[in-house]
Amino acid sequence: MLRMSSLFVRTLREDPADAEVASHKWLVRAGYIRRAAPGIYTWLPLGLRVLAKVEAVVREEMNAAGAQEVHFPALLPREPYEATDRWTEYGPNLFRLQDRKGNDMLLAPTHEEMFTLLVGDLYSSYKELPLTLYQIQTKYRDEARPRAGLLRGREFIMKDAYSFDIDDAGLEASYEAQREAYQRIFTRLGLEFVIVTATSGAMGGSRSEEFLFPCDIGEDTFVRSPGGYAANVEAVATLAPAPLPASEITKLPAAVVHDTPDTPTIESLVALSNAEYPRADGVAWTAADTLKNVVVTYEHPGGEREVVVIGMPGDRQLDMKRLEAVAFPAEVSQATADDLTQHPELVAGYIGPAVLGPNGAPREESGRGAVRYFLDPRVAEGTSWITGANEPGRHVYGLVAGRDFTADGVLDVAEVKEGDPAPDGSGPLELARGIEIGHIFALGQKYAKALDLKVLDAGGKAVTVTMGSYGIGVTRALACIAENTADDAGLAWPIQVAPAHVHVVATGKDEAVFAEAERLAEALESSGLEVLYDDRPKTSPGVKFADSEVLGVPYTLVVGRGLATGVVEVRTRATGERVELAPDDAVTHLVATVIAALG
RNA sequence: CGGGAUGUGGCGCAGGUUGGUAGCGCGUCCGCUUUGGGAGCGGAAGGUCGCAGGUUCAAAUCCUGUCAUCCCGACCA
Repeated sequence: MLRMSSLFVRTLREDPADAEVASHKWLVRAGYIRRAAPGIYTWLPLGLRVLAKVEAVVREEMNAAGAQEVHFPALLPREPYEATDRWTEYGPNLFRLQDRKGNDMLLAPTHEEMFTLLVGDLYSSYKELPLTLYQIQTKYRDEARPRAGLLRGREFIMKDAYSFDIDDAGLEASYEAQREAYQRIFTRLGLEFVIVTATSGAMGGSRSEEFLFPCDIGEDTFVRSPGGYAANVEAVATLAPAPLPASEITKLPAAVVHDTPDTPTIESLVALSNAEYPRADGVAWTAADTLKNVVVTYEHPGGEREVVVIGMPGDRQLDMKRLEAVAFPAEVSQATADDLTQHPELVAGYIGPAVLGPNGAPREESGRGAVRYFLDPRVAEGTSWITGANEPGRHVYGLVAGRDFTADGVLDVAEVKEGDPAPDGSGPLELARGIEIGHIFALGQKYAKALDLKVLDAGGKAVTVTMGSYGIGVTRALACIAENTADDAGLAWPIQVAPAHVHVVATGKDEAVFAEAERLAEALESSGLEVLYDDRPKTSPGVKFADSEVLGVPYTLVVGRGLATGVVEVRTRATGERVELAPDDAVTHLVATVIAALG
């Protein structure tokens, strides 16, 4: 039994100055965690109890899904990460250090390499597969800006699992098993979730899905349609119009260049076009009729800087996050004035396809080709555009994609807007925000190849293993639960993860009250419930009630003045509901309620 | 890395422009009273005012530098 008189906890009466979001604020105020350094937290007894319960749910479902638990060091040598290039690809987010001999080491941000090497060490036959291993481990990422308490820390606890299969069908089955386990885990934790298709980013691989907890303070934007399509906004595929047949394209009017003075922006161009060069059919030009060419730079891992132009309809903004997702491992940024100076053919405000990509002339001095040019999928073959003519104050009208210009490829990186059609035809997209609590990847052979993980198949031939990787942010999920359930008075844990099931509060100074509270607390405990007993002798009722609300134990049993008339009070934290019962009935009621709620 | 803000007992803050022996609330400790919604009275402990230089008879306060933290953005399996 936890006794408030000796429990190592201090509730705070005021909000900590550095806490913005509810989970951060209340976890600190309730004495569950303390900040040790930016993005790094100490776990106090009550917090640890909740953490252990969240971990237990994860562990049970992993074991049930056939995964076996192991535990790697958090402190690792550089070499394996060198082999997969992540020593450099991970960039400044990797916590690096050296041992006394000067050897490079790191605090692991994730453990693909180590799992791959371990399996390679011990296994060598297809007969030993499939295999799924997992661990619940502290991870380290030197985030540029940790924030929101546990939601984005530099040290956090993650469950990471890795599957090893001989072929794609096996990987598919392993992936599916983890996917189902994730749904059970988040359901048991009482966390609403949305499964969205995602990009695989630094992890590599093919298929990837995120589990998002929908939440206004979430840092991830995702879309969903009434028909069930859901994707991270970075992974939304744009529905491209069907290309026009060549026979139709030739019938389109020829492009013509017009003077368009002082039209460096899309708005000014549309206004001038409607005034000076109205459409033949009388319909007004809109920004969607213009093709704007956005200049960005790629910083390649080797340090090489490249200017790239992306063409998209003028009513769209470039979404940097979407671009980053596809540009990886190159880092992207907006082009500077200096970048433009390096490319005199790029006339700010009047850039057109004629000087870009396959349409542009090779640049003699450098020997390289023209600036690479990519197009939004909406700029399909046969679509006609108003776009820059590559000299100040001039635009070209009726320039047809596929006839008058081509590009180096398609880049689907324009912003996704509310109401855009879902790519699978399942209706208009709705935008929402969420917190990533899980992410599953069908990695394929990226790590197995880099680290030479092979087994012998039935024919005695060495084949590369195919892998999946599956993460859950355990501490982040805990914070999401707090975020989801906290109210104006404090935390309000679901019974599955609460630090105790019942908070027994003895009020007053009457020794009979304390004796009865003690008896009831013991009765609850002997029935298998976890009890937090507020036995502090000289603490006023107001303090005890406020503390019980801040701490957020699901049920409170108040033993106090009602005892004189033979009743105690049972309160439900989440709903505020209160009922008065005879003491022994209260115990019976609580035991039944808690056991039922725990399933 | 850009923009903004802040560093003063355990926590939350005032003081700073006008330099003159560091203050309030909460918390903690002792005593008495109180006990169903963060009690009252009395007493006490606890801070070299982020750090380093400088100006001055004198610096929390003015000057220079530096470090750190938080928020927005950039970044972010």
